[in-house]
Parts: sequence; C-alpha cells; structure tokens
Amino acid sequence: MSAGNAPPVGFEKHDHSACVAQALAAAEARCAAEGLRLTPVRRKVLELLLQKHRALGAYAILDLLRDAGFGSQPPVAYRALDFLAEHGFVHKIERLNAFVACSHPGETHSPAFMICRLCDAVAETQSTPAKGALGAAARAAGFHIEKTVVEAEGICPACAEKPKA
Amino acid sequence: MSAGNAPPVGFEKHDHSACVAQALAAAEARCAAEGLRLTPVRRKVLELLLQKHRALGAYAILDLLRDAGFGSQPPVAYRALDFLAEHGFVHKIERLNAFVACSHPGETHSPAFMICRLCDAVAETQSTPAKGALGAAARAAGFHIEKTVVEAEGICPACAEKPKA
DNA sequence: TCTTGGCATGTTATTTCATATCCTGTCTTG
DNA sequence: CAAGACAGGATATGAAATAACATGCCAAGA
Repeated sequence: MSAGNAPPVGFEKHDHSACVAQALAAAEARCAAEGLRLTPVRRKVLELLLQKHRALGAYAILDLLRDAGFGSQPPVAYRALDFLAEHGFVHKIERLNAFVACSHPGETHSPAFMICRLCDAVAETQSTPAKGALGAAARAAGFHIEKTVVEAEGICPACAEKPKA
Repeated sequence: MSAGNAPPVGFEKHDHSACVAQALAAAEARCAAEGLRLTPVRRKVLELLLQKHRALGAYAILDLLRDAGFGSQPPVAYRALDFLAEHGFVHKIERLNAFVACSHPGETHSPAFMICRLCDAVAETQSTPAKGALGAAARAAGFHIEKTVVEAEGICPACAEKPKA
C-alpha cells in the first residue's frame, strides 16, 4: 500500500459503525437464507473489511486475524476471502492485489471500481461492460463473457484538492 | 498458467512470422522516431511476447531470456516489461499477473481483454469505459480517471467447442 | 452409541510475482 | 576528459498465492 492512513471511505462521508453493523446483519441474513455458513473467520474477515472500509491485502488481513486470535497462515485468509468473494460479500481489486467489502450488497453484481493512485481509496459503482464495445467484440469473436473486471485508476476528489499534501 | 500448450492466438488464425517481423519493425521505427531506446533486452522481450502470442508471466519470460543468453534475474525482465508497457508495446493482464504484446500498435490505447478461463488465451480489443456508466459515476463523484483496466473472463470459441478435451 | 463423511480450519513449506539497493559499464554532452 | 544520465547485472528481500497434509467439528445414518 502506498499510503498507511489514507481516507478510509469510498469518497463520501458516512456513519460508520452503523453501516458496518447493518452490512454484517445483512450478510448473516443472506447466508441463513441461502444455507451458506458465515463461520467466525469468514465473519471476522468481512467485519474487518467493513470497518477499515478500504482495500486490504491478504497479508494485512492475516495480521488482523492473528491479533483477533485466529489462525495466521495464508490459507486462513485466502479461504475466507474466496468464500466471501464467491458470494459477492467482498470484491478483489486486481490492480492492487487487495480486497474490499462490497458496497452494494444484494444488487446485481457487475461492479466497477475507481482507485485513487495517491491514497489507494477505492469507490465501487456499477458497470455494464458487456453492453458496449466489449460486448460487441465478444459476440463477434464468439467469446462467452462470464465475468468482467473494470477498474479505473486516477485521482480521487480529496487528493485532487491537496496536490502537495 | 493452467495450460502448457494452449492455442497461441488471439482467437482467430493468422500468419505469424510475418506479423512478428512487422510488429518488431514498427516498434523499432517508433522508438527511433521518439528517441526511445529499444535495447537488446527490451527488443528480445517484445519479440518473445510477439512470437508466443499469449500471456506470459515475468518468470516465464525470464527463463526464455536466460535461454537466449541474457541476464536471468527478475529485475532484468521487469525493467524491460516496464519500459515496453509504459510505451504501449505490451500490456499487463492484471487478472493473470502476466503480459501480452499489444495487438493494436499505434492506435489510441484504451485496451480491453477477453481471457479464456480454460486455456488462458487472450484477445485484445478496444474499449471506451469512460463513456458509459463508469464515466458518469466518475464525474458524479469528482473522480478523475487516468487509466482503465477492462478484462473479461469467460470461454473462448475453441474451448467452447471441446468441453471435455 | 458409534462411525462415517463432509466441511472448515490449522500448519508447514514452497512457488510465483515484484521491488529495493548497490554497483558497473557505456554513452552522451559540455 | 569529466560529469551526468541511463541501462543493465547481481544480490537480497518483500509480498501474494497455493500445494500438500493434518486436525477438529458436526450431522446423518447404521
């Protein structure tokens, strides 16, 4: 990570403890409804990502897991992250090799991300990549799209205002 | 890499030795025109990526460099790749942590990729991600996009035809 | 109850990807 | 020629991801 104490939020402010609790409750509800097992490690990883509200590398998560009394070897974190990502509770940011909690729980998922080059803040939005030029190219080539990664790198509003902070 | 001898091509067939030579010549011309230094290592890396015509990891490139008599330590490959990527001769596939030679030399570059989940074949096309929902979201959020990564994962035509190969 | 099977987790080790740092040679340019 | 810039070699290390194997838990069925 290029910044140790970057702005913790998508880009806009919001009440945090409330949104963490709410998101965790929603995740629990969905897991119960779908027969998924939100085990202690998985729940903890999701909670950590929700609390930090920024992209965390697997090894950063691992440190936090250790602090919380869980196992601290790579597979512990990766397995939890695989589960959470598979079911859309978190997303992987390929550009950063890092993970963020999903900001749009429940919605149809074709996420796109805006990543600040200076502070690593990440904001999630929706995209429809298969609708445009990419979708046309895929159809023309006979390629069947299953999933898309859309990540925009640039400068977030906060960093744009303090160019030399 | 999940396949050792996957189809070597974007998806469609074409004459290969010709396109390699042509691309190399074009790269040399452009470097000469812009005062860039296409040194032996850099040229070799580009040539290798053009020949293989598929995504190669840095360490695979490194092995090939060693075979060709160049240095074989990681920085050798990464420095060459950084140079080539910076000037648009190759692209990094974030999803694979690998690199491919550019298929559209010279054109305005906002590439998008289709990556086969089964054979790792990669095809390049153009995208205009900032035109659609993503661009709108960025403007609304005050985010300034500098570069975008668009990578679609799915099944290529060849693999679709032989489901159980 | 026992036990069997599935699943999650823990542990160790290794592979793969990427970068930092230092040094040397070469080329250019004043 | 001296000074500076840049490319590249060498060593080391950091960081991400997975392989392989062992253990613990819990629920279904004999």
